[in-house]
Amino acid sequence: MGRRAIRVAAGELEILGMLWARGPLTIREAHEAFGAYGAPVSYPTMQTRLNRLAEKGLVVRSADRPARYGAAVSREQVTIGHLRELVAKLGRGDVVPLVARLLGDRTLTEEQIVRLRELLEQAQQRSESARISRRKP
Amino acid sequence: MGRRAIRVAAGELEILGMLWARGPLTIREAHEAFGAYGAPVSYPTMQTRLNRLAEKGLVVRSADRPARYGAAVSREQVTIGHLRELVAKLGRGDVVPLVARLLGDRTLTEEQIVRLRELLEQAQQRSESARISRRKP
DNA sequence: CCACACTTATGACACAAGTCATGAACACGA
DNA sequence: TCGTGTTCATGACTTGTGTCATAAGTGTGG
Repeated sequence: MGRRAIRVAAGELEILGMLWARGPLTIREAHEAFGAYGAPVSYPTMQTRLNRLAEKGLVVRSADRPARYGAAVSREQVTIGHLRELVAKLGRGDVVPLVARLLGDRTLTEEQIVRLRELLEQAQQRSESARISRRKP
Repeated sequence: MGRRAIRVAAGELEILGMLWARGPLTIREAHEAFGAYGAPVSYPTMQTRLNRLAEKGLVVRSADRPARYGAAVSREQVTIGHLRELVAKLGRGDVVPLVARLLGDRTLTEEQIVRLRELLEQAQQRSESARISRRKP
């Protein structure tokens, strides 16, 4: 998997968020739909923002006319990129402080608790396998 | 607790990270210590970066000479500020996807697993209290 | 075929953040 | 007091991102 971690500016993230949610859009469609993802901007501004993202390879622009712009990076890549930065700079390399703030800053539903328990279970599995295989390499 | 959520640029976070770790520093001390927190910069650059942060109120500058610059916001405030943005823009409002990437991107130690289990336990407590008090208000 | 509406390109400005050279201000020992 | 080393201020330039007006291109219905 050639998924490198990626970081983008806050405004760029708004655009990507829209493209992940709605799939490839023309400039016009993006311009009209953007209200749900960030502060509305003029049509040429949306054009520029999409084109700048395309220059960087973060979105792809189709050849047909009107061109459609679609996300070229996955939500996962970008999520990992940002989280690594936060773990390093705000958690001093440790995930625990981050998870503490993540859980402590809001009230969770039962559903979320169940999911989180599963995630922790899986992480423990992997952690144990890693320790075993390290013991007898 | 008047702790508002705060977001800062990546480079500003490097400075704050140093000040959180070492406490208030003079420009010279900051300049010399910075190698451990970001790419080394010239003395005047460090001066400008600290002063810009001070203008924004993110660090405080002492009156004595040589002046000491100390963080004026807590690591927690900034952590929460950044995490809220990620939850909204990358987790679609849900913490679970973020925690999934956080745990899935690395191998955890036993110690970390224990801590995380405690955090989840606490979160569950709060979640249950919230539901009970909502049932009979 | 051509005018109009839609699409795309160009170019310009703004602002935040980073970078640093250089000169002014200061403070202390000789 | 004076000079020298430290500290601080000033001002200039760069880059990335955001913002948009307006010009150029394109395709279609009349």
